[in-house]
Amino acid sequence: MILVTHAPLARSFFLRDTISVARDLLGKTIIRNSREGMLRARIVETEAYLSSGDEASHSARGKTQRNASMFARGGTAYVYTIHARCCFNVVTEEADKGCAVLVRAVEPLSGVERMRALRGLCSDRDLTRGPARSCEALGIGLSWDGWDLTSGRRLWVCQGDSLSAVELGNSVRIGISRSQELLYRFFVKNNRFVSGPQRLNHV
DNA sequence: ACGGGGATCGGCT
DNA sequence: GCCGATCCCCGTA
Repeated sequence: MILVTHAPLARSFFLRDTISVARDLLGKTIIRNSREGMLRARIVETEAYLSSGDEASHSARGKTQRNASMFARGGTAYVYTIHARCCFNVVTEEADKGCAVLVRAVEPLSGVERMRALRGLCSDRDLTRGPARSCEALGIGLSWDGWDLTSGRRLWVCQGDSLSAVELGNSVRIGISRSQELLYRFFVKNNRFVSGPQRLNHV
């Protein structure tokens, strides 16, 4: 039985503009439910990837087999591999636009022992500090590409605790070399799981 | 705490 | 072949 507080975010949340979704996902909870038990983690760092004019986005050169789910409607999971690792994205806006939010870091809430088993030997901080580490700790592999995150089963996103007491920061995206970078990265300030620099960058 | 370099492999030109 | 929305380890402070 799903508790009220674990109710999935509605489709309408993901259909909004990508920048707003990237910012508003901070503090939300990712839930991964399986026979092994429930894993819960709080989103503390995100990046927005837009459709038109964003050279750094996987969708910049159109639809391919790899990025196909990025062109699904908002609320769909987009999981891709890079450097032999997986990264988890939440698709935003209407279908065929090709925009998404990358989840760059989460803070473990429950099921920490299982996360440790999934990650292998590492420090507590490195359990979920970074997009691929977060993915591995939550048991999110390539097979989750295209999953409907509003279904409220197996893998979804729910409201989580209010973020009113914490401070938010933004900066340029990490690891992007091409194109003029804008402040498309959002993070919870002073959270130890945030993967990049905490200072604000200015363009 | 921070930075540099190597590992690694699937997708794309 | 090339290259990346990365990670990990090993230098320096």
